[in-house]
Amino acid sequence: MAAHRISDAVIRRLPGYYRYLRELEKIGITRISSQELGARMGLTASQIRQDINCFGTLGQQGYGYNVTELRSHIAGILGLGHKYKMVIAGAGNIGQAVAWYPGFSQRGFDPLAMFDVKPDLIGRVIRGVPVHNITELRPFLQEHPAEIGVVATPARVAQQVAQQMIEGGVRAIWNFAPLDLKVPPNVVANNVHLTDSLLVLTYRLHQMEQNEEAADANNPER
Amino acid sequence: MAAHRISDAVIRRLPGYYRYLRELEKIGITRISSQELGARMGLTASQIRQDINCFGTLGQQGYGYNVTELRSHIAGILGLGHKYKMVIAGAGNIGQAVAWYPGFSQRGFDPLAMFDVKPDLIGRVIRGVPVHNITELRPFLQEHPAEIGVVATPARVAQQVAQQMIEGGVRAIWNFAPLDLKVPPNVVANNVHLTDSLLVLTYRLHQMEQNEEAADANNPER
DNA sequence: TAGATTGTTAATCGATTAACAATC
DNA sequence: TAGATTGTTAATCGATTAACAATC
Repeated sequence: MAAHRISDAVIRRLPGYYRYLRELEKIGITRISSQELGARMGLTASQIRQDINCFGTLGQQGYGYNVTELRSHIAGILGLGHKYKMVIAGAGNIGQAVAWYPGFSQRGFDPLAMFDVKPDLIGRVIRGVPVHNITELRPFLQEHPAEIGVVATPARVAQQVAQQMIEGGVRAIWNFAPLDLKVPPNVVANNVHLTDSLLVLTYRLHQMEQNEEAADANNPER
Repeated sequence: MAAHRISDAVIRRLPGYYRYLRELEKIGITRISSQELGARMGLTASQIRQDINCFGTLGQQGYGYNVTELRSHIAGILGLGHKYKMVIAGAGNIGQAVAWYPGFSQRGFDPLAMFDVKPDLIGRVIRGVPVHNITELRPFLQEHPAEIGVVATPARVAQQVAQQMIEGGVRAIWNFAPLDLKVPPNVVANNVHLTDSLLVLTYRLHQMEQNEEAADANNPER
């Protein structure tokens, strides 16, 4: 009875729910209505109820939602609560940021090792995570299976590195190189494209400035 | 005659178009049909024609699109071709990654300075970008106006840092702290939420594994 | 000219919003 | 009980896809 597939639009909102609910817990709020949560998150109450109802009956009429219960249910849906072992290809800034991201280990993400080509990085231990030669990636995975592979290498080698991860048994790839990685159907990939978000920002900045100029032209100062 | 507003869905695809078109240029392809571009990007030909038509008549019947022309037009829409001065709050891994991102300067992004609280970072020059005390952020902006502010600080201080940027005249904020920054209507903000993309990945991984288990249960091995 | 491929309108699909009965 | 708020159905809105005449 595999309930109808959850739409992508909903899934992409889930981490936001998780984030806001944790925040509410932290400031000691124990119950919340769809109305109030919507106001905080910038969504409509209706949308929130629809979203949550994809996953069953989690609220209570006349009361609202229990914050902790809802947060923990969403955590389960997102696959948190598992332990995930990670390997990180590329020990540059992005790789290091991921290795060390605050709250990562707390949420079950366990970076086993980084891999790089730079001789001055290989052999070091950065924030508790050892850096190995990238040539060790494949053999390392043989010894130390990992579910998640982080690709934080130059674009040039990213596909090849991903390939090695997949051969080594990695099932999920979190990619920061600025290209869309190709993966087989039994592997999931998420391409982050940091620069894309910057370009959306410049687009909006640009628009805003043009609108202001237009407004000035219509309302000439004095 | 402000043509109808471009929808968010289209805008979020623009950086992808830009990225793929640059790639095509690089490998020497000079013309492309919506069919072929769609196949590469994983979109339908129809959608590509609809998207591009938001911005006027850029193709030619019976021929397709000129790659360079289309790329350069989209670059213009995205606000590239301008010079953008940036200040970066937080000189940790994310801050440094942004300061140094390959191709950034080439695309007109000019990081003026980073700001941090750590005494061992303040005063250093990292990849050509000086690190100042975060208390200097506001006065620095007085002397050196910047359009874009990057927030790569702990969540705890992010809103306050953004505030100082805005007071200093920053018009666009690229935020990496895991919360949604509040900005006035004459400022644009883009909240990246790196962790969210990881959670979407674990969601999909989790789903895939459950599907496989279900399949195994239906098709018991031997 | 014939073939290719766009620009654009119409049809479909899916996501969001509104409304309200159910119920805590 | 009365008030609040959900779960859920129906209505609306917007985005994607299909289709095809226009035209290079």
